[in-house]
Amino acid sequence: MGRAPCCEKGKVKKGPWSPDEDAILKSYVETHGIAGTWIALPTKAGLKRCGKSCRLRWLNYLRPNIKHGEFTEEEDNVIFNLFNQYGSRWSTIASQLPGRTDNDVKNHWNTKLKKKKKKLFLAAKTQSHLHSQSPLLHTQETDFTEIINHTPISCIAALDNSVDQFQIPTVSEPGAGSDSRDQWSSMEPWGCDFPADMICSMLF
DNA sequence: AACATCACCAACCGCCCGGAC
DNA sequence: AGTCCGGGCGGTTGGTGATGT
Repeated sequence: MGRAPCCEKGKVKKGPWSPDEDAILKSYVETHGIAGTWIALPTKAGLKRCGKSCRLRWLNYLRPNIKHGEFTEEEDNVIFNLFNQYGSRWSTIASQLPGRTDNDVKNHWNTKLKKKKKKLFLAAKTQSHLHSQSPLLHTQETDFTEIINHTPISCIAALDNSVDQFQIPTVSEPGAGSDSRDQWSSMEPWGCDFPADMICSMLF
C-alpha cells in the first residue's frame, strides 16, 4: 500500500527527451516560470511527461547557466573535500560548484573520483609497505581519511604510477566490473593488515 | 569486421520531508 | 494532530558510444 504514483503510468512518455520536447519545456518555463506545480506543468505545457521528469530535465539540462563538460582539478578538489565532510549529499556538494548539478556531481564521483580515491588509498598503502617511511601509515589507528584529505589531486597521477609499478600482490582487481555496479564493495578487501570494515567505510 | 566488454551519463524509481489543509 | 501531496534527493538502471580482442 504505497503512495499513489505522481502520474499515471502508460499515459506518460519515458526515456530520452527529444529536441522538440526540450524546446517546449524550455519555452514554457521561460514564459510562465514554474507557476503552480511541476505535476501540473506537463499538462499545461502540452507535454506527455511526468512532472518529476520535467523538473529533472529542467534542473539538470535546460536551466540557464548549466555547465557541461569536463570537471576541473579545482572542482575535483572541492568534491573530494566536501564528500569527506558531508558524504553523499550531492545537492549540498553541487551547491558549492556553480553550474554543476547534483546529478552531474554524482555521476562524476561514481565514474571517476571514486576510482581515484581508491587508487590513492592503495598507493598510500603501497608506499607505506615499500618504504616504511611514514609513521602516519604504520598503525591500525592510522586515519587514512587524513591522508586522503591532505593529498592534492595532482599527486594522484604519480601515485597511480606507483600502484601500477609495484603491482600490489595482495590486491585482487575486481572482475570486469564497470561503473557503480562494480564488485569492489562486495568483495573481501585485499588481505592486508587493516580491518576490512575500516577500509570499506573509508572507500565506499 | 564482428563481437564483447567497459565507461559514461541521462533518466527513472522510490523514499523522505515539510507545508497545506 | 493527522493526512495528503508535491518537491527534493540519493540510489540505481538502461542506453549508447568507445575501446579492446
